[in-house]
Amino acid sequence: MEERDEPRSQGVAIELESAGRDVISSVVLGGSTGSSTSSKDKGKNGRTKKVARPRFAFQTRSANDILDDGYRWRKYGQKAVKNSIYPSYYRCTHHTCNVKKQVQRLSKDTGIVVTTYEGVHNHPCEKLMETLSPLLKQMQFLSRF
DNA sequence: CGAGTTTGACCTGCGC
DNA sequence: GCGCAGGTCAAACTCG
Repeated sequence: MEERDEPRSQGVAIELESAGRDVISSVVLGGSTGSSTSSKDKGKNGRTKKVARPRFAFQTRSANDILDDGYRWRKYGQKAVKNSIYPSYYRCTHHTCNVKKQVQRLSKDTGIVVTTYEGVHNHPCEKLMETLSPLLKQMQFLSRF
């Protein structure tokens, strides 16, 4: 997987429409802010590639860990870390998409889920398109007038 | 039968 | 240099 020029969205505050679930706060972590772009490349079989990708995290209050953002996620790991929380690691199931996300609960408040996205999707969200296409058609129809 | 989850092992970075 | 902690892989398992 080669790294393409991704739109760097560092320093941009993300505002989410809290449709159904309430987003408490959203934080953008400067993933590609120079420091992490240090060429500490591994010579070992291309694993753990240090690729500068935008990272952003936000907290949501939700009963389920996986917030349905329209993309399909496949879990690839869960590891016990300190603070006695068990963050889960997810990947986008699209072949061309190497977006990762880390989901962890707050040890203080287990009702709050911290979701950290790493990378941006380079493919359209199928569920979103599914939802939007009739709307788009309607808009195109209306725009004729 | 295929897609997704679980889980333990393995690898790497970093602090001491 | 060593040990620990975090992150990833991959085989086995489960569910639709």
